[in-house]
Amino acid sequence: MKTAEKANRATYTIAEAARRTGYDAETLRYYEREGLLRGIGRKSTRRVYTEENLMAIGLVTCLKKTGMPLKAIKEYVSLTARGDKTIAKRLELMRRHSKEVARQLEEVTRFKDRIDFKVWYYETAMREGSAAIADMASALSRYRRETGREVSF
Amino acid sequence: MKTAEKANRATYTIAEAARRTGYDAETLRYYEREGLLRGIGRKSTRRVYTEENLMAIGLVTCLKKTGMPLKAIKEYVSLTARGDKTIAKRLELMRRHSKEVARQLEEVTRFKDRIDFKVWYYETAMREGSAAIADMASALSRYRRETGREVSF
DNA sequence: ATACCACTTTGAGTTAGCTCAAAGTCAATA
DNA sequence: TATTGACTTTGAGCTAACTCAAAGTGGTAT
Repeated sequence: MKTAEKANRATYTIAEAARRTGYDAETLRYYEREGLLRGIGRKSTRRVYTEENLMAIGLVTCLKKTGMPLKAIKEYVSLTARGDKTIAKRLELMRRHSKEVARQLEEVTRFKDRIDFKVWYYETAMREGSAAIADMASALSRYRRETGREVSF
Repeated sequence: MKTAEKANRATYTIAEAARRTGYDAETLRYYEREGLLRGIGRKSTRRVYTEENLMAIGLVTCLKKTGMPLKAIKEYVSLTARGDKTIAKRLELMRRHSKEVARQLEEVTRFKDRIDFKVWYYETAMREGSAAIADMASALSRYRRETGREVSF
């Protein structure tokens, strides 16, 4: 498929890649130095980013935003570079990470409940004066009654 | 209520407070120095932690784990110390933070979908060989068909 | 009473993840 | 052809959030 191939041959300077990915150009160079990005081509000395490179950057973003340290991302990337024989390891790694992210989502959800209780608490204090809900235990049970929501401490 | 009061008078050394909160004793001292914790008492020169202090530490944990920088937590804590006249500001702050956490939860959920696609991809590559699903576009539509899940890039 | 060890303070060091500076190179535009 | 300005490299600097070291103090177990 000549056209499909050609359609994918769009390339970008580091400034364009930076704009498209939301990173600073310095950060893209840094990621490459650190081994988080591989196979970035050059035109003379300058970096040339392909669509595939941008996808790879997107995956780095995904892993980073879900809390994976750059060091671990680097290990994953180097597994990828070692080809098909590392697929089992990559599967293992992604499964572990998925579980970790699930754990994290649950935790943050619980913490958000607590923050939303605080919001309710301050709203009520604004309306009724802070003396009216000074007792935490009864504030909590009133919150459950009025909002139907749970909070755990 | 003498009994209830007494039940709440349990106190802890920094080592006990550290164990109970999951922090290092050094970190608790650091948080106090930085203004994230106030009103920690002393017995002679040593820190004495009350149940209320532990609750305050729990709130710090909640804000920190939901991505609030220590600097912002410190501002919140200093609002609290300024009493009832800062309730409107605290409400504002908590509302903003709750929204930010909601945004974050959505984002991480989307990223998790992408990670779970990777898991499926590697599982399939293990079963069928990586050549069988090398084409991303068809891998994606097959994923949707087989799992009923969506992925966005 | 004495030894021990967790505690205190001040101040320096560490790690992750960028971010900037300086000096030089190359491609596009006037 | 000269200028502009985005690019290159190496290497230093920065911020957040701890973490440790050194020297000294005080509460508790033997």
